[in-house]
Amino acid sequence: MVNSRIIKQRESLPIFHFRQEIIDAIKNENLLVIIGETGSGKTTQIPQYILESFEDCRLIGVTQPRRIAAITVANRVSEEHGTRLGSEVGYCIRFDDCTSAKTRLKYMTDGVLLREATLDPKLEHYDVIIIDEAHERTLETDVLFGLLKETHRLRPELKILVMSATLNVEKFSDFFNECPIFSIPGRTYEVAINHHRDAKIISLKSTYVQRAVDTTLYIHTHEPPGDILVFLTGQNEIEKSCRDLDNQARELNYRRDVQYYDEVRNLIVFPIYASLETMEQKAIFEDPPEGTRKVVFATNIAQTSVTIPGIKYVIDSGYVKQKSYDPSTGMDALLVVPISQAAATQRAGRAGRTAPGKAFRLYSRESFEQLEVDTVPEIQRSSLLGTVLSLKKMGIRDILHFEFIDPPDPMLVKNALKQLFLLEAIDEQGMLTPLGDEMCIFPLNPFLSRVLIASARQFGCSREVSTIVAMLSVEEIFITPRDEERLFEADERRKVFYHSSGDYMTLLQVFEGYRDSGYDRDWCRDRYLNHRALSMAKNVRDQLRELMERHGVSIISCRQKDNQDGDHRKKRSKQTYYETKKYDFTKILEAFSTSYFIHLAKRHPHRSVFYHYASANIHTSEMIDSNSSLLALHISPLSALHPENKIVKVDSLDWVIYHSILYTSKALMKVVSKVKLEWIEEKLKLFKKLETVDLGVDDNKKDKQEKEVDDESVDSIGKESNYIDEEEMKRKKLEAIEAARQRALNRRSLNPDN
DNA sequence: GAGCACTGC
Repeated sequence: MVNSRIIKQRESLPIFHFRQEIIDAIKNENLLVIIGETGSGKTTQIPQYILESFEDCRLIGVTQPRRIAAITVANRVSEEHGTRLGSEVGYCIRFDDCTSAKTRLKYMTDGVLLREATLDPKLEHYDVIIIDEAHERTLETDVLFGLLKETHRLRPELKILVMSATLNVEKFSDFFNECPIFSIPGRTYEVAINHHRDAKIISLKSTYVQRAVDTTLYIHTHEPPGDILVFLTGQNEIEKSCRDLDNQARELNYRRDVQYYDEVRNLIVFPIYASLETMEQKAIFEDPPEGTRKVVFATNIAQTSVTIPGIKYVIDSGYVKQKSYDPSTGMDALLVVPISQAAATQRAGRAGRTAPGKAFRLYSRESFEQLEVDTVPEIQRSSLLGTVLSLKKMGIRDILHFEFIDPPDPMLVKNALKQLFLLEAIDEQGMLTPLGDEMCIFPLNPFLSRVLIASARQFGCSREVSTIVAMLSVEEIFITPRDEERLFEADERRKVFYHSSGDYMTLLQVFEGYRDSGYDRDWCRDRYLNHRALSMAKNVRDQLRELMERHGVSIISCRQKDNQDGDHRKKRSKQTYYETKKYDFTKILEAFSTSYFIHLAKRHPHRSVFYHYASANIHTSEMIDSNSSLLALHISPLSALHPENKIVKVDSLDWVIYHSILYTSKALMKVVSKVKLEWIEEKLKLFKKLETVDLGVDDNKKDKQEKEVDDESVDSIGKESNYIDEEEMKRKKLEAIEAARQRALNRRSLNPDN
């Protein structure tokens, strides 16, 4: 039963005063936007108001961008509602469906709802859909917006609520037929913003780390007690800042240097970023000891995902490390770029959660005003491969004209269609093929779905491939420590797992070692393996195998009948963990080649760099096809095939396939394997075919013209040798990335979407 | 040869 304490608490929330108005608004409107700042209680209360006053409402779905939020909110609400979690109020995230036939209020991640929509585009089970945290503009949220607008046409009685924290929500209202906006006051404190007097943000790029440390020290010596949160961009600079600040703070003479020395006599410094091994440690989330000031150097993780209590001062570098996909090269670039005004406001807000605070921006007010108003939404800087496949599965034919709230560059859509054609998921007219339909079974990147199906149907190795595919679906497996001694040790320990064919097999060997250890955390720690990632991989593998069984995708092993099964461990060399003739690993690599022929690369004749090999000139062994084929690709230092790891001779590397490329200061191929060209030659014909099909998009003509221009310009530079000077390419690449970014930004500012 | 922001099915 609900006790009076809970009732009191609920009634003390600012939102309670608007209860009846909110209920009336929802009664009257089927499309509604609700603004409510953090702490208003909108996420927990509004769904309950609906539950309490709409008795014939069957099911309310509330989406969250993050799993942890879905769980904690559902917990809280089921308690307030006086029912057991999973009965009337539940949650659903990947690997954990905590709902039942009784459930009327379901918190879930936006990814779960999107996946449900591929099975049931009209979302018939729901009477109310609430998209929460809409301002975060995740890829999934944006796709749901487009779908829900269509659903509203088909099922106008479905109630659709969009909840957001920012004030710039006219856009949401405009998109949903200019629906009403309901605003709820928040419960945050005043944050005084201090801009740097004159520092231009652009000139800050090389100095913000040093300035951030200096500013932290300034606050420590001149401002009253209160913890400090510093926004930087990545692991390296965060670790460096922690060291620098620690050293400088040690030099302080508190009585002489520190203005509030009666209350501030010490400093404690923490790093926080997602890949931090010790993130679960509590100290960072606890109040520091009496007289000690806590400083946290953080990535963007502290902007939305993680809340550190007690922060009174925020220092904002003005920069963020952001991923963006370039369809012309198929590469993800991970670059440090200035943040948006919206992000700066959000960062500052972190100082006012529990009391009034102060924000120090390392850039001037003028610079702030020149920042983009909003962050470019994820959908405009991601590969749309999986999204386009899902939309096709839902029966949406014309994806180029799908109603996105902020449409992605048509290049992104066309690029996805081309890749889906190469994967044989769509046909020449852009229609979903039976294979494409089957690929939608798996919650995987379409490249990997295709490989998994091929491994079952053609190559008889789906047991092993399901493991490798799971390993490829999780975060980085290998831990790289910061201090040199441990770094060396980690490098050594990793070598045990390396397989001479490359990293797909290496990943299999890592997982098997993990399995044989009994999924042991200490086993991982001793080998510098990320236990969190490996246990996630186990979950994914189990889920994939369940889906395979359910959908008649057979699970077959390519393990060879080895006579003395127990013996292979004795026979293993010092260098490798398992490498024996245990598996017919060429089958596995052939299976991967069914997708990754698209990522075929050839080595430079004399060096250990590679070039993407486009099919058009495969028979002339010319490297020139388009810009993308000329960028020098480097093997990741973590790869078994990296020359320094001495698993293979560089000369023996000829053709490789890579799983992905990340561009930071240069293009790095991650997860690389040796292949034989004969496995792939047949598939390369698809590239030729690609030039003659329109995939349901009738403007291939224009594309071809653009392509010819590219060819010419490249050809004139590269006549001498088939290779372009690497520095030159690097510069061109950076220009291209910057130009693409500018295009994305311009499109947004020219097109405010009225 | 020296790396990788953050999520999610």
